[in-house]
Amino acid sequence: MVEKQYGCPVEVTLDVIGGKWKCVILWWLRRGARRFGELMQLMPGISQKVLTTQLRQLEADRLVSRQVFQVSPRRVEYSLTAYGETLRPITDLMCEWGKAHAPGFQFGLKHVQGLRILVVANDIVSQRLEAELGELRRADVNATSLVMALENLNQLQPDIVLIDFSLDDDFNSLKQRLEASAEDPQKTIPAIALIANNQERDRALSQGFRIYLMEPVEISELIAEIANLTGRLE
Amino acid sequence: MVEKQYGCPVEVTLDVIGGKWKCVILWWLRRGARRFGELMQLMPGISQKVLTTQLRQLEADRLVSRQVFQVSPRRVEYSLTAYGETLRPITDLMCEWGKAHAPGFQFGLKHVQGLRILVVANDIVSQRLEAELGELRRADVNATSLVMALENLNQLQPDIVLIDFSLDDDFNSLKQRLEASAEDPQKTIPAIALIANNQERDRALSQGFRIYLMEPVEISELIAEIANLTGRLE
DNA sequence: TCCGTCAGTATCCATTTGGTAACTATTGAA
DNA sequence: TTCAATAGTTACCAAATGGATACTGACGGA
Repeated sequence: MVEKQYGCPVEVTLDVIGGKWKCVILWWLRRGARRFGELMQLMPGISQKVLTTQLRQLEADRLVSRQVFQVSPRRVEYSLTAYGETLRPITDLMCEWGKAHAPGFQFGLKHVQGLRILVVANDIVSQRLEAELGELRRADVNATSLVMALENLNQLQPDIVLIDFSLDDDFNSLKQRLEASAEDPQKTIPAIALIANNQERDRALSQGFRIYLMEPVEISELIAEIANLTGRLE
Repeated sequence: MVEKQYGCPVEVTLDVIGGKWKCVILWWLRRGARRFGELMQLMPGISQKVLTTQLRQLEADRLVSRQVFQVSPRRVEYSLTAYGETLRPITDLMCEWGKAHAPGFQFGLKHVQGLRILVVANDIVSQRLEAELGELRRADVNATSLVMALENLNQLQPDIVLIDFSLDDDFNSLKQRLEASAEDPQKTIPAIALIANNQERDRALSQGFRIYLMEPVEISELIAEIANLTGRLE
């Protein structure tokens, strides 16, 4: 067994994160564990097979750990190991560079411009989202309470809904209305739950929300999720 | 023409540095221009064709510029553009990570351990090289003057020679002795010129030294060059 | 018992990428 | 005129990677 030799230190790193999707996976895992299906949604263009093999390689290199939950249906979560965390400065820098040099002067502009976004959140969160999505990136942001959201849903016709679970309303009824909004179940209005901790995450999951982001949300992550969910990438 | 869409900012960066060798090329260009043939030597394993295509892509992305010198034989130099420089933090971090996590506790140990290295340099440079290569990485370092080097060359039988051009000796005689040392011209004892400015570089080139490093040398770069030149990578 | 969901495997084929080796273009010197 | 050196290009083949589709296996609910 020959030990692999490298021509320079960069090759050592590349050996581990050189795959086409590996840095992207590490980036999406940066803020906490993600399920297999979540990653599939977050990375449009990747196939099941490729995602599997990339995750297996990251696991073999001990950058990512895989945890199986014996619930029904079975859930598998991937997260960064402590070793994987040591690569965060690199993925963070790559994210920064990408945002700074994205074609189109502001990252996400073309993804969300003109999009109708309904926000059900507390004041602070609402204000931030209105600034980041509405003012900076020209989305049509509508921040409101759960009650008002339910009342005006039909006439607002949002493309996507963001729900802040620090409000402890029961969003079940809203979720059902979103699902009922389309004959075709594929065309349900998508919703993202904003959660601050595991308890809120469990509430979101139990109310049928499968997509969530940890607060405080990082804006590029939010934009990427919105773009993926509304199909602005295809 | 459809504009390319990205799932997250990292993909933007990957689009530009994602190739198998691109980060390595950027790393080798970090400290100044390099000729095509130099890059070939510095990156064992890469083929002419692949190096050409990678360089062409980097050029197309305006990270690298190509400059042709109409001398004989023709010389082509590649260097980072100002835009390419903006990626330096990333390649630097990748280099750091690689050094820190290289298999084998110290980067370069297996490349230079036991190697006979002859150093012709001023005291400061000699001391640094003895510390970095000799003490830390167990090479057999011999620092000496040009005169002594010429006198003892046969009995020292170095694997490689490092020559500091801040000394303004004429190293032509030494170079000739190194070339004469082998029947097979392929097996000439390799030499690296250490240069501090373009004037020293021209002197090195005119005395027949085609491999050089800018002072202050970065130790990982030096080790990589030594390893490549002495064939410790094959 | 059957169905649906999630997280995969398995298989086959297409595309992309990489490697080898030979050939080319330009220049100046012998 | 020929040769050597540098920096390529071209043609052809092999290997790696990616994509489509179908199938599996575990679990709980209807």
